[in-house]
Amino acid sequence: MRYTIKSRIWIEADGHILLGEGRISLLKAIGQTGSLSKAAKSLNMSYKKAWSLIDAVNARAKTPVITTSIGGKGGGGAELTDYGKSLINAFETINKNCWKFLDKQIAETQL
Amino acid sequence: MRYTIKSRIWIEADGHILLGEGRISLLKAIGQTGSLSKAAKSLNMSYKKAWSLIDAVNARAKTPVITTSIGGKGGGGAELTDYGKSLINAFETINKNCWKFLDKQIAETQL
DNA sequence: AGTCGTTATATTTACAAAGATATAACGCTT
DNA sequence: AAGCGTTATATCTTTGTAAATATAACGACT
Repeated sequence: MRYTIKSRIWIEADGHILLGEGRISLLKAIGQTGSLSKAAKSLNMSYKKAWSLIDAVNARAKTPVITTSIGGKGGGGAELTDYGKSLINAFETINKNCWKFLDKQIAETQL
Repeated sequence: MRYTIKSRIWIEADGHILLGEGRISLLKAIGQTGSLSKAAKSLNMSYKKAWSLIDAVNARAKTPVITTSIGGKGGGGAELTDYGKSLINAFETINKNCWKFLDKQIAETQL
C-alpha cells in the first residue's frame, strides 16, 4: 500500500477567496453552455448556488469574469469575458504544475 | 491589489484521508502535552473529535502514530511514535515546499 | 399582448457535521 | 479502598450550511 498526496489550491483577493476548483468548473461550464442555469444543471448544482458563486467572483476579481443579459432571445444568457478565460487558464496551469510537484515530493520520501 | 495563492495538502492511504493540516497540528499538540485530552483542550477541540481523528489516523497508517495508556500515573497519556514524528516532518516539509512553489508560480503570472 | 427561458433575489426547509453530555474502565497514588 | 485524571465510547442536542421553493423583472419572438 502506498501513500498518495493530494492538494487543493485557490486564489485569494483581499483576504477573500476568489477562485477555487469548484468555481473554475462552473466558469468552464458557463463557457460551454452560454447560460448560468444550464451550467448549474450540468454540474448538478442549484441555480442559486451557482449565481452566488459567480456573484462572489465578480465582486472580487479585478474585472468581471462573465457578462450576463436578461430577456431577449433564449431568455438571456451569460458568457465568459476574456479576463475570465485567462483566469481559468492560469489556474489550471498552476494546479497541474502543483500536482506534478507534489507527486515528485512524495516520491522522494519514504514513509 | 494583488492576488495570492493558497493551498491545502493531505496524504491519502487506500483512498481515505490519512493526514491533513488539522490532524498534523493535533499530533504536534500531543507530542507537546503528552496527553490527548490536553492536546484537544489546547486546540479548543472536543476530546471526542480529537480521539476520532487519531483513531482514523491509526487505522490507516502503516504503523500507529501514537501510543496510549489508561490509568496509572497522571491517569494515563499518549505519546508520538517515531513513525508519527517522521510523518509530521515529511508533511511539514512538503507543505512548506508547496507554498514556496506556488508563490513562485503566481509571481510568474500576470493577472 | 402573451409566452418563454433566462437572470436575480428572498425566504423557508432539510440535513449533516459539530458539539455537548454521560458513562465505563483503568492503574498509579495516597 | 478511595480518588484522580486519563482513554474510550455512546447518545443526544445544536447549529451552520446546503438545498428547495417562490417570485419578480426582462426582452425577443410569435
